[in-house]
Amino acid sequence: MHNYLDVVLPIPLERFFTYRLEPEDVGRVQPGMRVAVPFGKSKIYTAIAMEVHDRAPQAYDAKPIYQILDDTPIIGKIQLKHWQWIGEYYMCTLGEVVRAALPSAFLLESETLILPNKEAEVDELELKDDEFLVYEALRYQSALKIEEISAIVDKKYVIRLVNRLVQKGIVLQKEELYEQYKPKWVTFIKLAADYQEEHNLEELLKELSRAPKQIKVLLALFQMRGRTNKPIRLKDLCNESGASRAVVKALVKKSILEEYQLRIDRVQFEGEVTKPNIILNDHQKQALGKIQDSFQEGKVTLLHGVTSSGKTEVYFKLIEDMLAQGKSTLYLVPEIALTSQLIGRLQDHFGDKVAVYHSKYSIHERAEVWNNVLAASKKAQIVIGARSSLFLPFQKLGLVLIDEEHENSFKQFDPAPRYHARDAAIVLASMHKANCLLGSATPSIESVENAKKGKYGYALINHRFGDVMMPDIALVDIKEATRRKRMKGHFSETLHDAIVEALSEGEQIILFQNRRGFAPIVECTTCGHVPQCPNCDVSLTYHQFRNEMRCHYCGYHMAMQLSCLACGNATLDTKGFGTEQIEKELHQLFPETKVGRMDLDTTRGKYAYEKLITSFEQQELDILVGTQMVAKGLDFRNVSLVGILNADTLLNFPDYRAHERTFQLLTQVAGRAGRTQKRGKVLIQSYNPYHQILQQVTTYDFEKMFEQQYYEREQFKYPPVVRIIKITLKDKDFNKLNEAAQWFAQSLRNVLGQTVLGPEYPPVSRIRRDYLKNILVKISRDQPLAPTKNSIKRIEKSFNAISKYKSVRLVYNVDHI
DNA sequence: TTGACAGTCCGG
DNA sequence: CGGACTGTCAAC
Repeated sequence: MHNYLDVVLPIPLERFFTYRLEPEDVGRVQPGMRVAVPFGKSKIYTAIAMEVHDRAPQAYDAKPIYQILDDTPIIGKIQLKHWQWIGEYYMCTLGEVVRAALPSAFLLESETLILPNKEAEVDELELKDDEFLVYEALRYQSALKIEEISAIVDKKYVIRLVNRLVQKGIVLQKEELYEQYKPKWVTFIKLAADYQEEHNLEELLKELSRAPKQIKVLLALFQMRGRTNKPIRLKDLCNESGASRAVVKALVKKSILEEYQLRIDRVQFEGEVTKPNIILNDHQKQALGKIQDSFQEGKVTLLHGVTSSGKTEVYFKLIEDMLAQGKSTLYLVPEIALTSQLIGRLQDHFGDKVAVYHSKYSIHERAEVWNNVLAASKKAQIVIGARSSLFLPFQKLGLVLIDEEHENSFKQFDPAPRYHARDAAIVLASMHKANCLLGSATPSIESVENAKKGKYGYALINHRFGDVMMPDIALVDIKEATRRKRMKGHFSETLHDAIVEALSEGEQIILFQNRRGFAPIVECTTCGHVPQCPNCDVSLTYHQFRNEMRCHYCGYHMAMQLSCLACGNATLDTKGFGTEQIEKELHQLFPETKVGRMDLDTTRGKYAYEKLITSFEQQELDILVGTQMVAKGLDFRNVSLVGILNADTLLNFPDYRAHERTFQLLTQVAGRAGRTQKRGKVLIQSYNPYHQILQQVTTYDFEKMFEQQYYEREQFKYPPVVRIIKITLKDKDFNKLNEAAQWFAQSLRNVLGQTVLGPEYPPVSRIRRDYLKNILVKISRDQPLAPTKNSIKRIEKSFNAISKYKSVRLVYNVDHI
């Protein structure tokens, strides 16, 4: 009898856990279904069933499962295989992948509730102060959560207190399992069957002559029925008639109207297909042909199309092909929040076949998309989403599109799984035998290399749509301008004049500064003291808007000081500048002009970003200042000028990818200028205008950039020439960390030799009170990864056996960017 | 990840 | 010595 079940728990533990199936549950569980299981002393977790078998565990008694949560699997076979691949490749547990992959609404967890014991006879005088507080509280509330008790007695650790109360028989403990996802039901209204006929109606209206509000409701209902044959919502009927729910309910009571409930998706597309046809120009057609040919050969294909060359239309054609074959498409974008324009275009063309999946959606909305994809519903034939959408339960996946393929936000940093969505999506496509297209105006070095070696197919679109000219990019030497005192704040005369000109023509401007806040450093000019974050090794950034200093790593903040905290002199000055300061300077330089700012601080709400975009689109704003958000995929017709205030902050980033990234970012921002017939203008301010990367940006010389960067990667052994596994060690104790990192690196070197670098401090060597040290392991491309990973895992085991290093935490980052 | 238990630190 | 808190280990 197959009465044992191996499950994966959504926690960072490598092993499967074996549970017993009760006789009535045998045969009801399949791999990919969720089961609720008791784990540890009291908790109940959601686990994923992996295998049903009859091998009774030898060393322990298996506990029975608590509940089967699904009737059919919610995770497919290919999907599970893919998740296992992610766990192995990125060196994390399957449980961690599960936690990242499933919408949290599917991961029920139990919560301990404390209830009063009604039968207990309590001698209040016997109770200690904190015990009495809990006892008192339970006389007014039927149940308390652990955190609530924590708050009541104002203590962090209350488990012992609770145990004492349980032992005395004053309270009871209960584990409550919450189903977090509830389908949404909406009330609809229709006319009762008796009144469907005309003559009954006339009588009815007469009868109701003394209830004018009820008549109003009925008339509204008729009007609505005349407009549409869709079901009529109670809420809409109330709005339309101006009557309250009570009036409608009264009609229901008289059996004139009937109420009924329907299950409704929380996310619904209610617009219409407004752009059914796509017409490609010759360049696009050629690229499409090449892509299709290379798909025939079963190759991943790179579409390299300059900014506004119309890559999206090519994608749309490919999606249409898939729809015709009855297959679905996954459309991955780097940050979905930044793609409202794209989603709009998809819906204009494909209507309600488009499903959107990202982290700003509520857990319910995400659960619904999951169910629609699982059911291969028409509503989810095209899924557009950020990296987590590659975990969805695709049924007949035919095409994976990865737009802005070069973006490094595809790589997840924290927490595990630290996966690269582009690479994981390529693997996903191959497991599904689906086509895979990477698209970018500035492809990554590694993808271009793959194309050059013939591993990937390649298609190029070198012309902008409608043969609009590429913008004219010019460099401005601010070192020279500063020396000659030709600067107005952070604006060179050249940039200033260009802004004046664009404004006078009624055109819009985008300004780019890759740093938020007002100034990254506040310094006392008397003693040189710079306020630092107490938890991290960084100086605090001044945010003028909230008049405070903030740490961008841990969120620590304090009110802005009037005088220096070290010497007391009121001689504080700021160094460097961020978007906030540019915004302020613009107000001073151009008081009449309306300026908008787009950065992490102004786009926090669910629709804040959309609002900013819309008001810029409708030309309510003249100038948009922003961080790299303004570089991504925005499409504004009236922008003629793009200004980059300081390109050096990008170039000087301490990272082997800094140059590649600068080229990509600047080219992308530049592409925002001049999307219509008039040639756009781009001004890049820099202290170092002769830097080769800046020269390559101005001449659109992608080839040269690639060659030079590739040469450097070969020289210094960086990806894509080698693979990198970054191992980060963290500890609150500085000396212990150093010792442990030294030990770990030495052990690695003993096994792997000179391909081990470090340990070294990262640029920010302390974050949230933890000291950090990195070790890099470089693995040449022709060498398999598995043995190296196994060596690392073995060393980790011996490391964990050393008791003094127990508190040191290890983080693996495979293919670290 | 959670919870229990042992060990440590601190004030009285 | 008790309470608060940290370190360590096992979980099926």
